[in-house]
Amino acid sequence: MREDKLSDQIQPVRGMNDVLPAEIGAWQTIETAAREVLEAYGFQEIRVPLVERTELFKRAIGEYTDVVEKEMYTFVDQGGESLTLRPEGTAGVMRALISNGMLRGQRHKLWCAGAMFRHERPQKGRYRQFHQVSVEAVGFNGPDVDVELIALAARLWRRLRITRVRLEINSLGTPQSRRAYREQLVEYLQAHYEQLDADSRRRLQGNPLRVLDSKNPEMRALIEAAPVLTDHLDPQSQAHFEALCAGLEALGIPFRINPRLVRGLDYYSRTVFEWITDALGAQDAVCSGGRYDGLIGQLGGEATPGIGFAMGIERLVALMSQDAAPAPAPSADVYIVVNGERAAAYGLELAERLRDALPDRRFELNLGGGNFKAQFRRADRSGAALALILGDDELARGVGALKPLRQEAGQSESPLPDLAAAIETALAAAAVHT
RNA sequence: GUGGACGUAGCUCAGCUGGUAGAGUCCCGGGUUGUGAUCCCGGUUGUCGUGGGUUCGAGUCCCAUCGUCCACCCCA
Repeated sequence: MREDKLSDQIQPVRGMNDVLPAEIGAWQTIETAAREVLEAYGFQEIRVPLVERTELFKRAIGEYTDVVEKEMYTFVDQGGESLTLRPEGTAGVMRALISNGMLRGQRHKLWCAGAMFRHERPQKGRYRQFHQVSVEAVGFNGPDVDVELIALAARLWRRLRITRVRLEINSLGTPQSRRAYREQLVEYLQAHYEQLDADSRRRLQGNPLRVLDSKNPEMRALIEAAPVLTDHLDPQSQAHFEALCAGLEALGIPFRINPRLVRGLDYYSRTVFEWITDALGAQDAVCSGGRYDGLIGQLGGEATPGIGFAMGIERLVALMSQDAAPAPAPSADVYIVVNGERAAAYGLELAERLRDALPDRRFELNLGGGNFKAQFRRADRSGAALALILGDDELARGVGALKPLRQEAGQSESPLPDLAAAIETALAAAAVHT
């Protein structure tokens, strides 16, 4: 590497992508739809810092999870404090509720959108800076909120015409019942230790529940014979889970119970769910979440139940562009072609006047000169329906010429003072033809 | 962190068993001294990712390195 050479290009940071104008349409479609659906369900936006004290994530996500152990962007600031770029959204939002004294006997339905950071090897649908919309409902015991949150997501998919997703749910029970189950599972796995592959042996040490997630076909028989989590739920969790299933059925939302669905973060309890797709390669989770009844207490707040989920914007964008990439919106309604020095100078002034008169129309003035041929080529590429032609000739006669670009129709002229009205008429006529 | 494939013009790519680079597209100009997608003519564009090695000679072979993609792990 010749880092000393000034002429060398500066490379972007690995796993951190630019969202270019050609793809921004899909992002805006998703963001707008998400905001509108969330508001329709009574959720309010909250914005929290991208950086938090490292301790917050260690305590919330769990010290021995992959995220905390090896994926966090952590640094020591000038004051000597260990800070971390947020790897997920829930912890920061819960911290904000505690810091601002918003918990006592109160309930909150919140959403938060923005960038998250995880230091992993980039892959299809997985980046070091990625974007989520995360949704949190705090102060509700459920299972009614559980059902409503899932219905909200289902509505968003319908709205975005996303069809290649399916819902999987499970219950992790309470920390107590999970602990009891875990002991049984560890006992079972240790009894069959010779049959475990290397991955599973490692997981047995760290997070035994994840052994059940193994993709190794040779492990299948062993896994299927293992004790099942949902058979070991405490009675309340069992009732909660049954009510959740009944609620989803009542709303006609198809789901599959996946007893091996175990979320990667420690803070989940009872309900967990995941919307997965077969269209995105190895990264199949598009949206996932669950209940975190113990989290707020764990962070030093007054014990309050909560549930939430996060959806990955990059993955939704990828999913949507598989069917039909939304065409980028035309940048202009009217492209103003100017010829001659006087016209070029007058063009600036006229464009401003027209923007005053027709604030909802998009005017693009030809900038930087160019001959007629070039200017018309730019007008065509801008997607504008109409070209407004201003030459010294028109200027001398006090008129502007209007030429429809999207259909075969004659060019017309209008006196400069009447241009705004003439443009409206011409645009309306052009719209009829498209 | 591990494995595989790949880095040649702004973009998409060709370049056979080594003989110092080519197409399409884009952009610009002209054909029409004032009219866009099409057509015709002309023009610009490269430290062949980077560093080193083998060779008379390397885009081509070897090593290293950086990057991209995909997969493992894990996850949105």
